Amino acid sequence: MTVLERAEALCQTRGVQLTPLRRDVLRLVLESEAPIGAYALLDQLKASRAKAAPPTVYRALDFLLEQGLIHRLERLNAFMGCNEALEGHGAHHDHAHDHPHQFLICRGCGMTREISDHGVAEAISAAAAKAGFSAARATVEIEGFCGKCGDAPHSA
Amino acid sequence: MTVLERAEALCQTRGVQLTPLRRDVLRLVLESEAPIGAYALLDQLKASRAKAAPPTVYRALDFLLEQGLIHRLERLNAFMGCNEALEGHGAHHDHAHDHPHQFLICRGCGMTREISDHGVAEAISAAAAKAGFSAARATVEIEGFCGKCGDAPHSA
DNA sequence: GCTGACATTGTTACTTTATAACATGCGCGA
DNA sequence: TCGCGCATGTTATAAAGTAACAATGTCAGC
Repeated sequence: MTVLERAEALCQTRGVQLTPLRRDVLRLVLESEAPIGAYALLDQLKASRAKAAPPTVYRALDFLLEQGLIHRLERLNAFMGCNEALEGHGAHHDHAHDHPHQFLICRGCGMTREISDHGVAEAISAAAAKAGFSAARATVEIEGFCGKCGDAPHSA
Repeated sequence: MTVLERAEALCQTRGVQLTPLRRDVLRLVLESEAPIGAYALLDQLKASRAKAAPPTVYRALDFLLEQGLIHRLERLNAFMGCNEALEGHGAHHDHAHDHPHQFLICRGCGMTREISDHGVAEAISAAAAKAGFSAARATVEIEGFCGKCGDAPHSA
């Protein structure tokens, strides 16, 4: 079962439509190595759909975000696929909406990885509670160096 | 000692200039209840400096960010003062640059608060390390409801 | 005093990111 | 077949941020 098939199945379950346009946008996001910006997507989309305009891609992205199929990286103004929803680990397909997650963004190579760390989620809830605040969701974007780039940031 | 005086002192220590322009921008950021956007600042700045243009305010903001006097909220494209640097708690003035911090953003009233929770910082480092990643800094923006808005999000 | 280096601000124009508002097309049930 | 809801097309514009160069100011060293 491919990633796109999984997305298709998920949408059917939920009674929403993964239309060809949305599917194309999702595919382009997934094909990109690093997180990709809306206008870069738009450029690629124009290859197959000359009529594409900013709202075309933004509406598709909004849909995919709502369905939890992609995430937005706030620091980068860019998008990437959601592991949780698409890589199919475990049975928990259905709360792919809005699961706690964090991003690791490499300063060296730009590689960005989603993790889903329980400890971080707990620490955040606890810290919020301590401040009399009830946490609903959190944006966590961690910058640093990945294994490849980490030990020798500039070839040293 | 007022907050602005503290900022002044900090800049002198570091051998950088808190010019009138930068001081004005800092004051406006601090006066704002909620985080404030660059163009809202620009509008206010124009009251006293008719010549102000986007670069005017962005350059001042860049300076204040570098000095750790303000923070940027990625989700909001907005800025707010840095507690750690400006509220003068404890002797640790000098690493006001780049201290680990998190934001609590209220969905009800927009109030945003900075905290500096050790547990969160640790959990983040640990989670990154577990993924073979070395964390340098992290953007943590927690959405939810503050004490006032929390128990009764819409007056219920 | 002059001069050259550097930091700051002014000025114009532009890029990138995102949304508003209204029109069009399409499928499906009453 | 009418109308309704949803998706997309289309045009225009808003919001956020930056590039590039000019002008001004300050101050050290001659």
